[in-house]
Amino acid sequence: MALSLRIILNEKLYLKNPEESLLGRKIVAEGLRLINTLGFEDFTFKKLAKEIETTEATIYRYFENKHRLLVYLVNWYWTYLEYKVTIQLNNIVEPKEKIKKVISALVIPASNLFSDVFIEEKAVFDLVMYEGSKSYLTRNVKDNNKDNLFKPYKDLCARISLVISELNPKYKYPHSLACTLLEMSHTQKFFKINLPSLTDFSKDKSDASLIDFLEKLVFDTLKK
Amino acid sequence: MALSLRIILNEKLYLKNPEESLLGRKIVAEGLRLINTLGFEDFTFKKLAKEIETTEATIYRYFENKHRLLVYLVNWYWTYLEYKVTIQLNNIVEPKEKIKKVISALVIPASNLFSDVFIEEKAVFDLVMYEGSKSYLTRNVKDNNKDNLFKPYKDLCARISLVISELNPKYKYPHSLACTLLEMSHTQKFFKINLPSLTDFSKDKSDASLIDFLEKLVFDTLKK
DNA sequence: CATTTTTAATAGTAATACTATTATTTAAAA
DNA sequence: TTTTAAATAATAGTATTACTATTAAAAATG
Repeated sequence: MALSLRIILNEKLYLKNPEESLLGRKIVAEGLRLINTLGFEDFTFKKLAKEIETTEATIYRYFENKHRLLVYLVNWYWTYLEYKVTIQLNNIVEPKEKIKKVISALVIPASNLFSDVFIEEKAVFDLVMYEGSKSYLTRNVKDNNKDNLFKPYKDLCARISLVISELNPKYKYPHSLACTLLEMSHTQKFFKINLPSLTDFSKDKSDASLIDFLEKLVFDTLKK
Repeated sequence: MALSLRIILNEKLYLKNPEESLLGRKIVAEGLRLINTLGFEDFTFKKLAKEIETTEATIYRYFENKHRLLVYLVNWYWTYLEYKVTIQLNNIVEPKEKIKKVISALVIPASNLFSDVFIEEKAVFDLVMYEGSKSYLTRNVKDNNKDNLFKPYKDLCARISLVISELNPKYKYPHSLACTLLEMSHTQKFFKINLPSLTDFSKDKSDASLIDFLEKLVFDTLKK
């Protein structure tokens, strides 16, 4: 069975919905690829236009600027992740087991769960790891927040915090802990790859020790 | 008694040591101020030059580009923080007490501890909170790391991890935990100010609950 | 005092981040 | 089927950014 998924994002993210045209989908898919190869700072609409054989001005008709495209992609990931977590938690009753599922969903980018998605999970995972925090580390966070641009992240955080509260209803910081999990699953992975002395993980590909670290952190602080 | 402090930073950070001239110190001090008001993306050397009444080209003689200036300032902060932690840990024997001191040093930017420093702690703290991760979230992290550009951060992380290991020598992830403390002390504070639903802290100025959250996290996971 | 050496300003350039306007295609109404 | 309008994309710009090469002025040294 192939699962179908349609991710609907905040209309304020774009000027024209990129999902509704072939060109729009190309902008998003190739934009993701190009940001990942060049890094967000060196990425420009001009370079993207060349890549997909259109013009800069045309891309501006879809996205106000490259930051909006970044937020679009990052939001896509958080929305996707919340779907994924929801599916993974299906039929699981043990809160402890639920948290384990959440952590592995955060750390391991599964090969595409949904068949009809034109954005690759592995690629957006990398994007979020390298560029994700740049979506909110700006002087207009508050304005962007008023436009609900961070809703997918906040929703995911809230959902994880519910699982946390299930395990220990008296715990005072479920959101902060959920958020720590979200941030650290990316930060520590980034450090493992690029600045390994900031972690205690071996060089191999496996994420076992990162998962162990996060699980221990959560279970210990939630112990009654 | 006024404590004196001389922070010596990696020579690869600058083309000409800004500490050695009045103009250089102005570039650093005003640069910090201007990045904080404009945000790193909108900050330019031209704007800074206007502010301190010099030319863009002159600033380029001190720093290769604005990213190097950012790394310079961020490194200044980590080095300063390591000094601060060292002083705060003086004469303290209880590992648990040491960790408490570390956490409060991370979270609370003290009004300048050292009298002769031309950079304000509160301002660099804000800089690191808003722009800090942009110093390493680039495509040349690895090259920058080879040039030792992240040494102050790694040193601080290593030092905190030693305190962690003192409390529980068997704990397997002292660096990752130290790093989590460092990152979360800034991230959660940023969220408290800008995206409060990602935290569980009240709106007041006090950092008591953030400190409580972090202390609990560390002590619980280090419990034998 | 002459002369290096250091320091800073002038005057550029290629690229970036946009925008206004025009042209072309597609779709709907007459 | 034609006309008209609406949507879409390309052309051609501009102001700003991120630099650099060259020259001029000031300071340090012999």
